[in-house]
Amino acid sequence: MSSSKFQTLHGMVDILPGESEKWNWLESVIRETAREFHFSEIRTPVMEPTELIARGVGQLTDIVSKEMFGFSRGETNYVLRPEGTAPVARAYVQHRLDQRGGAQKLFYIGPMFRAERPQKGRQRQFHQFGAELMGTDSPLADVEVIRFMMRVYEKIGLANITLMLNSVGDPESRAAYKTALQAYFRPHLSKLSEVSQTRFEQNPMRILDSKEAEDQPYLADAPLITDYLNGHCREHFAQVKNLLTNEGISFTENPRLVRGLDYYTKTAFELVSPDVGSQDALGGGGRYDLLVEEIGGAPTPAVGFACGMERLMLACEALGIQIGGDAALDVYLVCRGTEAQRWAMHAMPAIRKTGQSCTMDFSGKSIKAQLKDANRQQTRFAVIVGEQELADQKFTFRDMHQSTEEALPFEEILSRLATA
RNA sequence: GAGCCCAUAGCUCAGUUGGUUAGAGCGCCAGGUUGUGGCCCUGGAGGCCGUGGGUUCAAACCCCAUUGGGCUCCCCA
Repeated sequence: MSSSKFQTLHGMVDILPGESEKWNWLESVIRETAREFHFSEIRTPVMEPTELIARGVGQLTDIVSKEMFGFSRGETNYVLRPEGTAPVARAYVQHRLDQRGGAQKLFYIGPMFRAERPQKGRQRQFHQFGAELMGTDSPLADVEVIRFMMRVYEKIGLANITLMLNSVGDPESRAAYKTALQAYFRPHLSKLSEVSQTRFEQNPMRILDSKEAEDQPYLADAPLITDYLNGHCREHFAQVKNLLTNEGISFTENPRLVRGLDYYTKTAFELVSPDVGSQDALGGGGRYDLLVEEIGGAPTPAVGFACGMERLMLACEALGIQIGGDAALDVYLVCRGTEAQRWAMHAMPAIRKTGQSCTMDFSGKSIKAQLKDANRQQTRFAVIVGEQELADQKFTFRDMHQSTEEALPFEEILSRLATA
């Protein structure tokens, strides 16, 4: 790392050649999967009104209370989106996607921003892909979305992942559960960690998620949400589990799984990998039947997921999974002299029309240096153009892998490239 | 927001108890082949030793601060 005057901002990274090929490949896998599932891409702005995120994600969440990048200009408060679901829900309402008929199946890929302390698998600008199935409360939708998420991982070759499943209930179930939790924790309140004490009133469910040592003794016997689900939620959860089992998707029930965003209702799930260290949550999601209404739309049940792409790549790395293709070059035009360069400049479009990638030397290096450059770029064919070739109108067509070459008219070179 | 570790060439790293012009491997450039890559040989470029201050006759090395990075906690993707 040189000490250049300007550097990437804290927690932000450049994706350089060599790395960008992997991203392109990963994105193509996601898009291909989306096509198979018939989900359409939606691209929303990276900035949203602060109020949308605050209301949608929840004022009390860590994301909203301390991790947002925002600024104001005039009367408007802008925030760099910290997640993708609230913006998609906003677009759904704003453009009346519900009027397009049937449930909407949407997916997105893009950068998200959270002002956290960076570490392995955690950046301030990171990338997520996700999908949302909006306009149905059917458990079928929950399973389809889970299956989409897992299909991407499967295609990539990540087998060693676990699906954690829970139901966080609806407001009615949660109110009952909250009361039960507070009743349970109240006698121990003074012995709980500071964080947990602050969560006691507003959001006691998050106490269950605590990693604080002093809380652990009280967590084991705490009441479970699944015991407080009302009939409707209980039935929904049962159906989701039943469908998953029928579809051969294994899962681990975790009654303590609580997601960090407030909008989730009923189904909550998370994908974890044992191969990526402490940042082991590769993706997660759930049902959010109240979000659309919360931000001003008509009541719209929906379910979705989001996956962290950096973590996905880390998991691949840890498992030795090679992703992405190489950036090999098909044809390199090696030129000697300005006359040859002009010829090459004119020849390249014809070569590219054969479907082969093609470039030339732009700086007038020696033939030796040009071939070295071609070699470095894993070039398949070099076409050497010099005085002799121009005079004869036969060009040296060199197979870089075989180390063989022959003198051919340009037309012949083109027809060979067309079938190469 | 809290803790621990780190910072020398493009990359990975040496650098003795503080002591002249700061090194290696890889990579890059050039030559060995006046027009032919990979292997080999030779040479070259490239460092304000992250930044600022301090201690000292003398600092890459010791001290302080600062910035950046890594890892962990919290939380999350």
